[in-house]
Amino acid sequence: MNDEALSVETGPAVSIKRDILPELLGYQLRRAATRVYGSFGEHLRGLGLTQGQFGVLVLIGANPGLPQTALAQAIGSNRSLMVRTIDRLEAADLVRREASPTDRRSHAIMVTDAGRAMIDRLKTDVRQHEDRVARALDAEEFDTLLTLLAKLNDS
Amino acid sequence: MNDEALSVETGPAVSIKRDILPELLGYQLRRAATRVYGSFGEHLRGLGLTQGQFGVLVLIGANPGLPQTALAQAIGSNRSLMVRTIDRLEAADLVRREASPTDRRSHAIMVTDAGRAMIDRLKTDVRQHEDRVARALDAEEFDTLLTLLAKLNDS
DNA sequence: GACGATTGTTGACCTTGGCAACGAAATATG
DNA sequence: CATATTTCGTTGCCAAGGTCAACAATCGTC
Repeated sequence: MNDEALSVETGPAVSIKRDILPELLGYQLRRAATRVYGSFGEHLRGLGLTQGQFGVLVLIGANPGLPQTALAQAIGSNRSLMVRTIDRLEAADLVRREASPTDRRSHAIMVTDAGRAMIDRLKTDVRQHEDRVARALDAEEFDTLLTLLAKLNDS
Repeated sequence: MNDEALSVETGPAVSIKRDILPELLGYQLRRAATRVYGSFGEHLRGLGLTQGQFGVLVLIGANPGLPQTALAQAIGSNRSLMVRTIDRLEAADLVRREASPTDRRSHAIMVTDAGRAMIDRLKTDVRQHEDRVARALDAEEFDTLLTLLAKLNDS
């Protein structure tokens, strides 16, 4: 579940015993992810995007011409989901499905000019947002956190 | 979006440029959360529970008698969502809605005996699971990670 | 050329989350 | 006291993610 981020009910904070939860890496991770992603997610919503679409868009921007299945693999998703995601990005005129020169079954996914502009804009936005979120940590702590997470993720 | 956890398409890993994504705290957090929660989530599914329900169940176990709104606040959710969560926990006979002695509008949420047993079991399971996940880090790193996350979350 | 595998796609179903509304009950205000 | 406002639980609607099964078109291989 998420935590004190979005749509928090109005009213004073309730003092509650959290039992083992705070000791759990999974719990703290999810809270942090919701917190960090939550506010940026609102920003994205204003632009008609979701976090998932943002991730896929960045991936396409950095790897133009890939087929949908490759994109799905890269984010640990599957073909069906990727169809819907690309559908939405295409409807927003951010990406295009082009014919693959080598395989007539597949599509080469490309960013449009609007997509490129959106990516550039969002890269700036997301960095600003990260800086704001990370204010609770000093630069060294932030670095350590990122390193440990990467180590955990890439193991 | 999540990452290389569940429902990964078959086939070899695709080497892909991830651009700024790996530098983003939000991205690494979400990957880690999906990874850590992912496998435990499967375990929970075998027991007919979701991660969210697990969190709420633990909270109720540690704070019996609270109204639904207080629980929702505690996890940063809202009343509507909590209704559905409690519905499911109640259908699984893990919690009960009792009449509040002080407010006839609200319910005092209590764990059943089965709920108590489930909590005890899951506490054991989740600790085992955390140990398994954390093998990529040594004890000190794990501690540092947890501390930094808590600092971030509670700021 | 035939056959099995792969690509994109669709459709069904479920869960989570956001939002708006509602009746019932509590609380505040006159 | 009477009325208005707020709060509690609930319901319904909608978007998005995720899972699964099917399908036609195409590819690769024997």
